[in-house]
Amino acid sequence: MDSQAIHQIRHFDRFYTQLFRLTDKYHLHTTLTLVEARLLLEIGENHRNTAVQLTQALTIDKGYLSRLLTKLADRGLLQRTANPVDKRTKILVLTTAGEASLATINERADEQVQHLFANLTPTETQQVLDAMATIQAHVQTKPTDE
Amino acid sequence: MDSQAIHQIRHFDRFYTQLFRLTDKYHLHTTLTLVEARLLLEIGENHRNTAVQLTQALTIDKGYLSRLLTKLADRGLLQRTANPVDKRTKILVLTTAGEASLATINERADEQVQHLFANLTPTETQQVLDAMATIQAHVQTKPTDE
DNA sequence: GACACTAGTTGCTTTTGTCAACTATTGGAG
DNA sequence: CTCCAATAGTTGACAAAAGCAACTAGTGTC
Repeated sequence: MDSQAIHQIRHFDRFYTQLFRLTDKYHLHTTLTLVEARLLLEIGENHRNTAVQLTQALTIDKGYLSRLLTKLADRGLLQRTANPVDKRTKILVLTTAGEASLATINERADEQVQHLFANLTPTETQQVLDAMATIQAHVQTKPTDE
Repeated sequence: MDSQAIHQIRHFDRFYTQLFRLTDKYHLHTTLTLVEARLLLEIGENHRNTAVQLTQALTIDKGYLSRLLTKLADRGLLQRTANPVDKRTKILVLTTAGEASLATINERADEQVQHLFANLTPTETQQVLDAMATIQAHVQTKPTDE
């Protein structure tokens, strides 16, 4: 891989991260931070229902996570119930309020995406989608077995 | 734009950010944080030579920035000299040590990219590059004039 | 039944980032 | 030329985010 290619990729990366930092940073849901939103998503949609799974999925410290979860529980978005099978763990489930929050988060995220691509023609949009698919197809996420 | 498309885009976004978070986070340069690295890059390569320009480029608080810059200056990576033209501002220049740091940062980043795309054939690589170009061409970064 | 191991909590610390107040300077309006 | 609003940068105080290590309780294995 020549340095020209590398340069292009890094350029794209800067472009991309900046682009999405803008949308990312601001109010997906006024009261939730990014991590918190991410947690709701992982619990509610990706069915990670224990803390360990979450630390792995988001690679965050378990102490930090523990606090985040209590915060969410305090706000009534989340329930931690005992697990009869393994009493060390607790099963995480979104409350209906939590589901609702997650729903609005998703709405906002959708809106932002929509806004970002607002002035594209359908064909252009399709080209972008294809491009994204290409990238995903080629660059597979290996666990980077360092 | 239909919800299917939105869904695809958000999926790509999750994929992408996760992918690069992995490479990103770890040791670009053992002693510098991401922001600091980014600062060196902006100053050394993109020729932003005043603090204001940096706050705009990286959208970070000017107080925070000020401290970051003094830290870099203390480490001898950066020099802040008076600007005769506008005495309110200070001109930022990398020292040779700073240039050196920047160089190694770039090397590391290049390595990471290379590693990430290591097992692609030249044609596949080209496809990825084209895909990235397509995305950049279509999705322009507007200042999101909210 | 002893022991190494895992899940989660808690206290403590550091890092990161924000906000507001302040100084020095600039540039424009009258 | 003088006032004054605006700008660049610094500093203090503080809040939020994140990390580390020690601890408890439970698990599974030998």
